[in-house]
Formats: sequence, structure tokens, C-alpha cells
Amino acid sequence: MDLFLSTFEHRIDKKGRLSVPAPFRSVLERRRDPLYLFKSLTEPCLEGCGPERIGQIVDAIDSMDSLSAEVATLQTMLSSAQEMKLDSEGRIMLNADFMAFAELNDAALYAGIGRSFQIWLPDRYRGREAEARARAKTDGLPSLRLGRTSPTSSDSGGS
Amino acid sequence: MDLFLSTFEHRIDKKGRLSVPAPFRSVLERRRDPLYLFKSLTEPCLEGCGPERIGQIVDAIDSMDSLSAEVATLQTMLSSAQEMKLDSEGRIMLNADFMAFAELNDAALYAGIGRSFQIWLPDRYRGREAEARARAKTDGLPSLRLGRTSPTSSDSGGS
DNA sequence: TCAATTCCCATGATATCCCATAATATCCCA
DNA sequence: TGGGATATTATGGGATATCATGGGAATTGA
Repeated sequence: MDLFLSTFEHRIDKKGRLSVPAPFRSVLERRRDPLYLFKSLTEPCLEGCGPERIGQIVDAIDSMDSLSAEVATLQTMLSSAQEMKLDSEGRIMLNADFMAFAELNDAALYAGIGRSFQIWLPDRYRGREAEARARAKTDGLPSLRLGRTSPTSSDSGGS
Repeated sequence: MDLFLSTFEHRIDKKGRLSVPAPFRSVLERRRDPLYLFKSLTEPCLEGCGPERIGQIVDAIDSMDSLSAEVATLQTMLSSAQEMKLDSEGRIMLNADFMAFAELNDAALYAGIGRSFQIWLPDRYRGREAEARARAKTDGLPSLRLGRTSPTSSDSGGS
């Protein structure tokens, strides 16, 4: 199963170029999929995905009442989406809108979350991660049966 | 999958010329499709598409009761539609009716929404986008069918 | 003839291509 | 198992192509 996992921090150079992590590139290349980025509707980060997610949104719009609020929301996702072309070194160019939305400047953190990934301002992401872990301690875990219940094993960190 | 995505803001020069975004042009050129514009029925913006969407409207009208109000509404779309000719630099000329309808003056914002796109007064579009994002934060995201992982994606349909 | 278009060329900005390099990871063979 | 050789990766810079945009000249049409 091809999944986007782990986190990677990369520099954004003066030209606005950002390397896509090699493991993410190979996931996309294996399916010959282009890469789409769009602005998250709920978080100050960018979301990355393949074409199937975009196709779901397009099809949902075509099948819905074009006056509904849901359609406006979905159209907002599409109109912020962009098919990213990778240069020969596997980099993308972030336009000013993307940079401003995620408040990026000279570095970006990729967070693989399974079938998609996110791009964050590194410090902001680490703050969120710490919050999430603290919440897990106080509020307990969401109901998610994983089978194993070992205490903190040695694979916690990632990057 | 050829789709109109992302947003582009372009100037309207003194002659009334407006560049079509290069990615939109290449979508149309790839299918050797002309570009049609018509006045939106629901919003103060122009809608742009290729011939297949015009054909869908025509077919919808043909299948409906020719005396119904819906038919009159759809016919309004057709009667406002216009095949746009691009000059050698990929620009269109908006007539006075289109300019007035979308309240454009010296700039226009293209918003790709999948199989079609819209042309807005830039500030008006940004306001609408902000509203949609605020609504998404409070109301949540529209439900999309996620979780399908069947590999036969990417070249569905082909319009 | 006059006004509005269309064609053609110029230009600055910016994205893209191509090459270089340093650091790291991987391989290979003793 | 080690350690040198090789490949991969992230990153940077210069050259080149593309794009949006503007203006003048030729053409059309009434």
C-alpha cells in the first residue's frame, strides 16, 4: 500500500522552490500521478494529494444543487487547488498565495498523514503536535483499536 | 484529467483585452475546443467552459417541458453565451454586456472549479472565498466519499 | 471616413531547464 | 563486519523559455 508517512523539513530557496521528499515523489511516480496542492479549509496549512481526491470533489459538485453552501465550499477547495509541476530535481514552486496562506518563509515541513500529506510552517506544526500529544495524555486517546497496547515503543518520533 | 483549477488574476487593458490563463488555454487547446463564456444564473460572475458543457445545457432543455420556467432559465444561459476568439497572445475581448454584468473594470479573477471556471471582480471573489472558509470552519466540510483505493482512477470518463 | 477590432512586435517579470556541489545514504567487496 | 566507492538527495545559481501585458500598425466594418 502506497502511503505518505513521516515528516520531512526542507528549505524554501530564494526562488520559492521546495523539494518534495523523495519518498513522497516515489509514491506519486509509482502511480504516474500528478501532485495537487490546495489550501486547507480548516488549518493554516497546505494539503497535498493525488488526482482521485480532486476527482471526488469535481464529481460531488456536478451531482449537487449548485446553489447549496456545500457547493460553494467545494468550489473554494478546487479554486485553491493547483496541479504542481515538479522540475527535474523534484521541486515545486509555491506561489505567493500558498506561501502567505501557510505563512511560510524559508522552510516547510511535510507531514505524511496516510493518503495525503500536509505542508506546514515547521514551528507551527511542532506546536500542534505537542498540543495533540498533551491532549492525548489528559483527555485520553480517541477510540482506536490497534490491537497492540505496548507502552511508548521506540518508533515514536519519526523525522 | 483535464480540469480548470486554481485562481489567476489578470489585468484588463485599455482595449478591453484579458489574458486567458495559460493552464486554462492548454486544457482547451489539448481538446481543440473553443472557449465559451456566459452570464452566471446565480452569481455576479461570468462562467467559462468548453463545448461539452454547452451541449449539456442544450440536452437538458431538449429533455424538459418546453413551457416550464426551468427551460426559460436555461435558455437565458444559452442566449447570453458567446464563443470567444483568442488573439495570438491568448487574450479575449469582453463586450460591454459581460463587463457590466460582472462589474469588471481593470482586472479580473479567474477561478477554476473543475470542468468550468468563473470570472469575477477580484475583490468580490475574495470576499466570497472568505465567507466559504468561515462557513467551513463552523459547519464543517461537506461529506465526500473517501476511502476508495481502487487503482482504476485517473482516466475516468474523459468528458 | 471614423471607430473598433485584429495582427504583430516589444518588454519585463517570472518560471523552467540545466548544470554544479555538498551531504548523506546505499552498495560492494574484501 | 568494515570501509571505500557509488548513487541519491537536497540545495543553489546561471541561462533560457514562457507568460502577461502594452502599444503601434494594418484591417475590417458601418
